[in-house]
Amino acid sequence: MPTLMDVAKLAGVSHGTVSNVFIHPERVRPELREHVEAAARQIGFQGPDPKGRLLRDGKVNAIGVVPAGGFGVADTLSNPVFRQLLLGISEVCDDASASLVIIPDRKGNGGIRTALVDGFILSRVDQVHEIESARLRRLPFVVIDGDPGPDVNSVRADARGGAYQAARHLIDLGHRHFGIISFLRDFGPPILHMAGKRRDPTAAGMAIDQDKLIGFAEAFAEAGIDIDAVPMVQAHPWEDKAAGAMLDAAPQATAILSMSAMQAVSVSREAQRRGLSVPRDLSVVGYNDTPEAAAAGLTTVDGKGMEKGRAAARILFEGGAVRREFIETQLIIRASTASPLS
Amino acid sequence: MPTLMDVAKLAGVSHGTVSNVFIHPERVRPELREHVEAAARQIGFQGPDPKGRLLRDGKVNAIGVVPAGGFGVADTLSNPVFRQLLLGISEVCDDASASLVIIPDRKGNGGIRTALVDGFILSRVDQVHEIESARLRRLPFVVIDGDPGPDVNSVRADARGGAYQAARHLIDLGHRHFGIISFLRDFGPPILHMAGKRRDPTAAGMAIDQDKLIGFAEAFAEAGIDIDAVPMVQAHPWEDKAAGAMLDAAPQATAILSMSAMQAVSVSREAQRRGLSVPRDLSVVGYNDTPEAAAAGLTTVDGKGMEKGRAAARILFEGGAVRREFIETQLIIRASTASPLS
DNA sequence: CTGAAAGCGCTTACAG
DNA sequence: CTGAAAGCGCTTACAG
Repeated sequence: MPTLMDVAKLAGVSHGTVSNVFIHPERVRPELREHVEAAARQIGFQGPDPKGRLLRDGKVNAIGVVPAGGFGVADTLSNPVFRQLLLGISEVCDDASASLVIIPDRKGNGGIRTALVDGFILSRVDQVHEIESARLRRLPFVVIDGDPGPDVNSVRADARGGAYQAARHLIDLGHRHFGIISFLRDFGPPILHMAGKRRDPTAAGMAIDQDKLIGFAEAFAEAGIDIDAVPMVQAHPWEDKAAGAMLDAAPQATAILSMSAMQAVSVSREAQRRGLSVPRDLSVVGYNDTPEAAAAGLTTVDGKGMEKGRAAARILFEGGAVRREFIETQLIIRASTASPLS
Repeated sequence: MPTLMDVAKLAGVSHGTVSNVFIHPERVRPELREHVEAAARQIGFQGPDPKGRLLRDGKVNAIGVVPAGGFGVADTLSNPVFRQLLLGISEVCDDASASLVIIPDRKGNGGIRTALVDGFILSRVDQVHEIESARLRRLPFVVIDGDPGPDVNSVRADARGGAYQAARHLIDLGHRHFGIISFLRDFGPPILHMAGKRRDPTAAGMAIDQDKLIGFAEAFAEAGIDIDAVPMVQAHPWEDKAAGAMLDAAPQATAILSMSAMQAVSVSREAQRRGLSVPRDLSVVGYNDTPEAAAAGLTTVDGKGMEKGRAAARILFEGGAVRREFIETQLIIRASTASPLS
């Protein structure tokens, strides 16, 4: 590959002048410029190599997104919730004409350590691992759905408030018998949390899920219901046995609260398969508004994935002091909830 | 930010030795290594900066995807067909532990010119613009759904064959009266191509769409039908007036062939809105198998988007001589096609 | 096992 | 308007 220097030699000028021809053409006398351009054409030099420029200028013009722990790039793109996040991030990238880099960082392969970006967005981080790696790079980074403290940029949605609205909505409709599907953040069989036992916070999932449980509990408490008396199934969103387990565990429930949209849709389908009508016999509320949820007519909480993505990206592009953003969520009422048959 | 050199000074060794401590620790005597590591810790040096390494080694460990002309990153992620492509690409990235960069290159903002990647994938390119830019970078690149000649890597799916299968399927079911929804690759109102007029190839869309039209025409010819006698509406996949226009333009059609999945789903919905039953009164076939198409029970052609993405990414990672891959497509028969009421 | 040096390709003050 | 030089941070043969 020809370089600036090759062109300079051929044209009989210094390589600084060649650089100017490409970057600040107005600083070079027209004849000389044309002479240099001709030389460049002759040896097929097509303009400065960004690799050289990078080292000099330090700016990549790209931001990196690191999938949740253990996830690859493909997992990330096929997950509807994550896609919302990416969509928000990419809007801001478009505005800035910057590239979006999806960085796999599995098993310490060093994705974060070596990626060429101007900053990172870490999503749904439940371990310190990625945060540590990002800190080591000494690049700005933003943590989504977590708050690792006052010295770290973070963007969170009000999961507690969204969950409260969801449970409150059902209570206002007259429901008193519930089932909860909480979040299992690793693959594995569903875990049944029977009614009446004191539960560890991790029975909900990670921090954001624990917030949801608190929201449910607040609304329940207002109606005199002890959340520990509500049967709960903890399951990965893709787990297809969870819906059945939930219905089995809470046979007299008239409403199911799910911490994911996927499981909410599954539970609707399973209920219908069992001859129950949704919402006449069973109301279902999910969390996060995905296209699938909308298509299924699911009442669900808009977890503001796009907004979280946008906010995180803007923090990176705008720079400045540490920011910790908190985004309100909103219940979207569709066709999967109604008053219980009295 | 501390550098290798700072550590070297503090530790009283050459910076080459510091580099070795981080990259080839086994080459450095343990005591010295620990001494250097202590110095690094002391001034907060966290390991070699990838920017420096890049210039030295030239390898980014990332491949770039350039959206179709005029599209941004966000458009790209929200398009289901493009997402299939990305999914295939990202699988290969995961295997290689490489990052995936989505590069906006609108209006010559230089995305392609400056992106830090080891190669490019250009998707659905109908103009020479992006190809020219990629060529200028002198990096390997692959063109998807186009074949710019023997000196360029390319991956295409057999759109002609897929379209042929689609039309043949309908003919075998007994259909003789059709309507076609072709592709408008720019935003704009649907264009009605009346029956009987000689049509320009661009009435189908870009090259891949023209291939589809040829496939339709071949199957039609076998049944003695002149494709120019079939009413055709050319529309952008997101255009919501196209379905109605199609049904108006071909009132006696018993089957609609669409070059996109989106319009096929729209036409099914519009038909049902008008009191027609799909597939009893109207059969509909789409092109490309998206989640939406599957959810709608649409008979459609699997355009092998994932496979195209995988193949393109593999070409970049494997390097070597120019490759031009051609992938077979396959009709997926679902619930939107049946024999016409005789 | 360790150090000195060359070189990756570029940009930008600075001096003339 | 143009050139010579410094420097961005690193890695790797090479010599000792």
